Amino acid sequence: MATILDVARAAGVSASSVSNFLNDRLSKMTPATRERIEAAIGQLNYRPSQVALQLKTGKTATIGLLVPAVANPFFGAIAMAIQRAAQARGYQVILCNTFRDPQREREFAADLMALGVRGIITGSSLLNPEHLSELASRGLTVVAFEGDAAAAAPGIHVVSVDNVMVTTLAVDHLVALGHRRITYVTGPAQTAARVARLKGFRAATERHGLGDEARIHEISLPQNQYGDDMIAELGVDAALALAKTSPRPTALIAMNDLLAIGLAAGLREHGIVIPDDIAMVGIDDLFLARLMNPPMTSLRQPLSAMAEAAVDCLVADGTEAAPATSLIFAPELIVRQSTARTAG
Amino acid sequence: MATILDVARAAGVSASSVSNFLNDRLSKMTPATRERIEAAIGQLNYRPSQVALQLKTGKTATIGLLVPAVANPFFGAIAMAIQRAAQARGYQVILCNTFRDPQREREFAADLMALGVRGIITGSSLLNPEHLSELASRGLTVVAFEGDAAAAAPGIHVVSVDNVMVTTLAVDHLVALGHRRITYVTGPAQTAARVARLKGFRAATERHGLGDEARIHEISLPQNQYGDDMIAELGVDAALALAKTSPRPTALIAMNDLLAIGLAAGLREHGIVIPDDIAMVGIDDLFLARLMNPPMTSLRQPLSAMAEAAVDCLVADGTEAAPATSLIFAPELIVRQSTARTAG
DNA sequence: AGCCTCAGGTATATCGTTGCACTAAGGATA
DNA sequence: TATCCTTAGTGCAACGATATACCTGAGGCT
Repeated sequence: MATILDVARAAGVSASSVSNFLNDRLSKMTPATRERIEAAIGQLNYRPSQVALQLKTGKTATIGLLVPAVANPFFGAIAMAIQRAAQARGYQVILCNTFRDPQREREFAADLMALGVRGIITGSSLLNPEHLSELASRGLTVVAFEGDAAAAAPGIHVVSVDNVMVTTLAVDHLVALGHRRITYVTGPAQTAARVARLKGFRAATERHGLGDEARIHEISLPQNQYGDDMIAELGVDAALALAKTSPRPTALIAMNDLLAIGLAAGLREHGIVIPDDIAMVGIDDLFLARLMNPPMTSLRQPLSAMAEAAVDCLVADGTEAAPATSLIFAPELIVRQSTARTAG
Repeated sequence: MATILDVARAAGVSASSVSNFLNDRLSKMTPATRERIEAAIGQLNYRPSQVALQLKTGKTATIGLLVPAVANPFFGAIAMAIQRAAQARGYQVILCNTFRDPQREREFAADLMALGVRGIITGSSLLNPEHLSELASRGLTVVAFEGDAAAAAPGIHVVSVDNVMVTTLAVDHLVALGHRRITYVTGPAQTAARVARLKGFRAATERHGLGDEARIHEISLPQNQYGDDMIAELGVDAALALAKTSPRPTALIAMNDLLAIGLAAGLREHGIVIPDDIAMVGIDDLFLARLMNPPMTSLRQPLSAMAEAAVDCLVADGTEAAPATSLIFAPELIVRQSTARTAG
């Protein structure tokens, strides 16, 4: 790797001049010098060492991304959106799989700080974000990519879809189709998003006066299990229980698409047909939703826009103590055949 | 962030002693001094700056990971396996989505070099890997996580599943069930893996004397389209064409599970039942394979072991010009209900 | 007593940048 | 002609670690 000194020698100038060139202080040199430097850089294939640059300026062009598990297609989609947004701004992304373990999150955060990252984006915030606050107080900019503002701890920026609206739209859609016996299938209220979605479901069903026709079916995740790639399998089991309930719900809303995929597979095993026997709404609108049989209605999060906002939070954080912002995006209902028929 | 000097002051020693402590040169100090340093580190919550360390030693604990798109569950699984293996060895992973664009790959590689990564792992090697060779010749250790040794360019390590064996096992399995009209559905031969899989299919069907009962159905990906998250949709279309062929194949082997998911959805639309009307074998064994209806037979890659081997290639590369290694792993046939019935 | 050894440290140059402080040369001004 | 300003640069001290080379005092040996 060529250094700035190699370039300086090749161009017959000092390292300072090359540095001036690199930092657009072009007024400090004649066009001729400028061209010589440019030529030398091209010739040597020179790229400034980010490491040296970082040590000198204290600023990195690197951000940390914490997700429970990238193997989960939802977090894969998030990781891709964040990386693209970061790249567009000249930033690199360091990937960390936390398995929803606070201890591991803390460990990663310490490593990332030692690496000098500009900030971290966390893809899923546990309900109890004090360990994130702790990071924020140590001077790290933290953006929670999930969970509403209420759940945010001090010093943490929030960029999230409106998780209350997500279930509200789902319920409204189903009620408009004539459904009343609607069951919301969810995992334990461990994350901010899950809590908000549950809240939205409760409020919407109450507003529509569904009474106890609206049900909540909570599936239990194994202890100490991040569960992300087995959520779908748990859905298969949950479908059995749901098939047996009487009266059986006419519509299901799943906490997320992965769970919905499992539910759909389980229902099919019991001869229950979607949408004829039961309607189904997923959440997240993974690319898999439109490949299901039948294609599934789901609530889409504007991931690209959200990713850009999240990265901007970190990049723009030039001003010392930027107040913790909270950006909430509206979800979009994507109607497909899993809710094609009216109830009754 | 506390520096080594802060620690030195707090412990009443010189920075050198703290450095000695950090680098396990314990013989250079009394137990008492050692304890004072330990205490100071704990008190100040000190972590050595990786940046400074890197500038000084020239070695980073960072590797670059190039994948076409992490949103693709297969590459999501790879990314997770690599990150875990890297973490176990104290390394960080920088994530890059290349969209299978050689130009973008080159750009990423340049950025990664400037960052001083220890090496890069590329999740999918284009057929023409000369741009990777170029990187290797510039002193970057490159590991191709796909593609067999033959396709490897000079200076590139290969860690891959045996892609010839993948289709060989698939064909053997189907033939053992009595199938003869077997069609291999694949995308264009753009990657080393695809080429090897095709080769395996051809050789195996020839060995079994299937003649022109063995067919190859090539789907075309849109130009300049990395295609990874639309492969499944193309599978839906391909299913239409396959449903119409006469005589219709009794078994399909899909280039990968994502394509298989699309094929399954398309076949279902045309009333063709798996496995009664047609058998199906996927490749990769994504977690989705066992959630399909019916659960799909697929060929599993030992991703964890492969990821560990790939990371080891980079980490162990202490010796100057380590010869380019080639590690090929055996796939495992996972039989499920999509091939549950015997043919005929 | 004089010399050596060795344990237990410390001083310092260095990695590749940056950016402030400085300066040499030339031109304008008084 | 002396002074000042501007232009087009250069010199140097950092940033936070490392490691080599150096130092120093205590004890052992002759």
